[in-house]
Amino acid sequence: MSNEKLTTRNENYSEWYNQVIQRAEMADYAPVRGCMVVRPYGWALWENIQQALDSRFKASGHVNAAFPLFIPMSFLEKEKEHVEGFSPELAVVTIGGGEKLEEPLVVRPTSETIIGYMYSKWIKSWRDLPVLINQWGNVVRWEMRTRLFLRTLEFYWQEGHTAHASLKEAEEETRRMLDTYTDFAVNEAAVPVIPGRKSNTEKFAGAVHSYSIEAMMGDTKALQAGTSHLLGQNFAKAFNIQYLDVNNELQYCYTTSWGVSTRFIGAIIMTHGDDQGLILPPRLAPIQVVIVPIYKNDEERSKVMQVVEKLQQELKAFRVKVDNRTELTPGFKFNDWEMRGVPLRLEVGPKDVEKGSVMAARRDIPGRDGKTILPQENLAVSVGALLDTIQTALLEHAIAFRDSHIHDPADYESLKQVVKDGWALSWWCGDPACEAKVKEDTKASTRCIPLEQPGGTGKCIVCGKDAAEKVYFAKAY
RNA sequence: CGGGGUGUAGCGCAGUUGGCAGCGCACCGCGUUUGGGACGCGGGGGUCGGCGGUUCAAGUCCGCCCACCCCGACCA
Repeated sequence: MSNEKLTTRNENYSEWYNQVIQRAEMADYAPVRGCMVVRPYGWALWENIQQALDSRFKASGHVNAAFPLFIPMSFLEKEKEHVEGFSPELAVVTIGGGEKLEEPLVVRPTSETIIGYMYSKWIKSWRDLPVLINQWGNVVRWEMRTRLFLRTLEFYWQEGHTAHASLKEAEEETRRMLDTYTDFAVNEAAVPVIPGRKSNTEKFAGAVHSYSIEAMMGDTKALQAGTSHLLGQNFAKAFNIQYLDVNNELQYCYTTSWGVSTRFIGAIIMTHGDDQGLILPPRLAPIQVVIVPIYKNDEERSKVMQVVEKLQQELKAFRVKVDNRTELTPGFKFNDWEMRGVPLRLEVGPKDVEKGSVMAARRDIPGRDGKTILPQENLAVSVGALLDTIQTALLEHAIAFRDSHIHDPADYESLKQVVKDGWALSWWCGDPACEAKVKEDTKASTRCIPLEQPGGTGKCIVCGKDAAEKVYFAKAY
């Protein structure tokens, strides 16, 4: 809580981001470099994200399990690309119980290896397949530069790990989970995302293909908001995940992995937030409706509170908070809840008691324009409708912002211009050298080759050679 | 790991020529307030990042160390 003005997004976007998170009490810096404490309000948002994802995973046949935090160092070394990708950022335990360990233990940066090891024990027959397991947990990656939620040494996520009998099934699973993430992002978080395939240089260490959903933040930078990897037989061969098929022949499995992390909270903050603070999508908001009572004296207070309690009961289908703090003025509370991004505020004062009304204020429309007077009668119905309207409006607003910052540059010179404050969707020949040149010249990298392609062919925006696909170039978090 | 910066109350900062460690916000108490960030009075809170040096005297000068932040290379 603070009554100083928030730094605006235009003044300094990253300062705005840091201040919003701390003032809304989403997270705080931990006493360990690069680590964060997720505070109750931030964790409540994460729990709603978890629930939305977990129910989707279960609906498509996945089950949850828990694997160890520690992984023997030798496990990571079994897959060449994997260890090369992750070794620079590993936290390693060398002492346990005061004794030097025989073999160092890695604090998991991701769990393909230890889960692969277990799968090799569990999978014997084609009848055992597919294995569809998800894990909710935390991982550690020793990053150089950290940002709250976006990149911390330790973060929370879910990682799905599946094993299949055929490449086709594994590919289908990889794409199914990408679709699941897209559905979650768009329909729960109101974060429009572009699903696509990662270039070879951007793909996960050890994957055959990586897919991601890419979102545009309020400063037009791209954020990878979820990933789904087709691992082929790479990990199956490294960990001997084999089964006997119907012809009694030994076969390697095909595996996948996919994850969404607490980074998604950063995506929500930077997609919807404004200069008043957070704006949370109603479906995920820990508090959907805040009721602020207004009164001048004890007599008014008791009348108002009687109505407030009645309304709270009426609205019990929603996540409602009554702000009955007596030491603060209504004006302060308005600003406070706006900072925290509560989608809908209901003001109840003496005038409302008299007229049987409440004043409703939409968080997504600042000032007077977002205020409407609602009758107390059937309030649950009108509040439900208003929350739906807000949810839809947030998505539309975010799509409009994103689309107005996606460009189709005519040549390389204009590509260099447009990626300064937007994304470029351009033909690319697939050569890593062209990718590297763009990054060198502009700091923009390829974000993804969108699943949705215009069709036909074109000329690479960088080298002019024939290109079969379009790719997004953007600066990224 | 390279470049830049900052460490003084919970947060943001001031601290002159070396001379009693301060201000705003937050916090606690009492009272008045309450439809867009209320006000008055009273109060609590400090190993000035650490260690060493110079000096009668160091937050201030000197040296070393540590931590954190920002900009790069790496990344969900």
